[in-house]
Amino acid sequence: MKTYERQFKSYLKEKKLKLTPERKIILSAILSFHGHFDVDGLYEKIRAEGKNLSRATIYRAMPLFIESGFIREILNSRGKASYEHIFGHEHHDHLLCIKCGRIIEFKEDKIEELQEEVCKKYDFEPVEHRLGIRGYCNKCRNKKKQERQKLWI
Amino acid sequence: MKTYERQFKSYLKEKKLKLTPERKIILSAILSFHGHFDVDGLYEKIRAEGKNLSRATIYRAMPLFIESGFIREILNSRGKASYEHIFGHEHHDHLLCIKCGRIIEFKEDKIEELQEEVCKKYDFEPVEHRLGIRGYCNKCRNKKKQERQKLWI
DNA sequence: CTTATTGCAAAGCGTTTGCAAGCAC
DNA sequence: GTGCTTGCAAACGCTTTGCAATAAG
Repeated sequence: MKTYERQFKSYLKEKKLKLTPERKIILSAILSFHGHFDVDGLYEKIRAEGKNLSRATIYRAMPLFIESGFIREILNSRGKASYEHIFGHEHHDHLLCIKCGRIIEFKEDKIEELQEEVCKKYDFEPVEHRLGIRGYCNKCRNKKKQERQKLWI
Repeated sequence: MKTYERQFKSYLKEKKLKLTPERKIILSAILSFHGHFDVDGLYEKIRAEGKNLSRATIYRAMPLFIESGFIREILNSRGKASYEHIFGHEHHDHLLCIKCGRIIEFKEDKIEELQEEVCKKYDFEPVEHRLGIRGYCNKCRNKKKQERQKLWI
C-alpha cells in the first residue's frame, strides 16, 4: 500500500469510516492532477480510465480529502468548487494571470513575518491565510484586453 | 442629485445604459449596508421600505455596481455571492474570526511594498490583490471548538 | 421613436439528499 | 451482522434567461 493511501486509511479509521474501492479510485485521480481540478474533472478522468463512479460518490468524498489534508478548496467567487492538492506541497501564495490563467507560486518569508506582527497587534490567533495577486504575467502584459479568470487561490 | 448617484449616472451614460428608478433604489440599498451583504439582503431591505423589485432586476444590476466601482464580490468558497461596498473605502486586508465571524480590517504598508517586490521579481504586473487571515479573535480564543465561517474576503 | 429594462416564470447548473441495495470491517 | 457507502433520481438553492410589456433618453 502506498504511503498516501496509508495516511488516508488512518484518517478514515480514526473517524470510523471505510476505505472503499471508490475512495481509492478518487484518491488516485486526485493525485494524478498537477494543478487545480474540480469534481467534473475527477469524474471525467476516472471515466477515461474505464472506471465509472457516480458523481454523488465523488461529491461525498471531497470533504474527506479536505479534512484529511490532501486537498484544499480554491476560492471561486461563486458557482463551482475547485481544489488543489496540498499533500507534499509547502505553503505558498499565488500570482494569477488574469489573461492566460497561469498561476505562479511564491513564498516570501518577510510577508509571512509581517502577517504575524499584524496578528499580534490585533491580538488575533491565525489559523491559515491566503494571499493572491491578480494581474498580468510577462507574456500577457502586451495583450491585455479583457479579464478572463474569476478564480482566486 | 447626490454625488454617488452622479458617479453612477456617468458610468451608465458612458455605457449607454439607463438610470431607472429601480437602479436608484438598489444603489441606495447598497449604500445603506455597512458590512457585507448579498442579493437576498438587498431584496429584503428594499421590500422592507415598501418598494418591491424583482430579484431578477437586482441580479441584473449587480454587475453594473461592480464595474462602476461601488462594490466588489467577496470570496465565498461556493454557493451564494456576497459583496462589500468599496465606494469611499480605502484598500485594506482582512482578519476573519472563524468562530464569531468578526471581520477586522487592517492595512500594512510594508506588506504592500513586499508584494510589489515579489511582482517585480516575477516580472508580473499586479492589478489587485487580496490577503485574508483566518483565525480566532481575542474574544474567541478560549471558546474554540468548530469552525463556522466559510467566507473569505 | 429607438433601445434598454422590467417582471414573471421557467430553465440552468453545480451540489446535496432520501432511499433501497450493497459492501467493508 | 452492523453500519457505513453506493448509485440513482429527485430535490435544492442561487442565478440566469426568454419573452412580452414598459419606459428612459
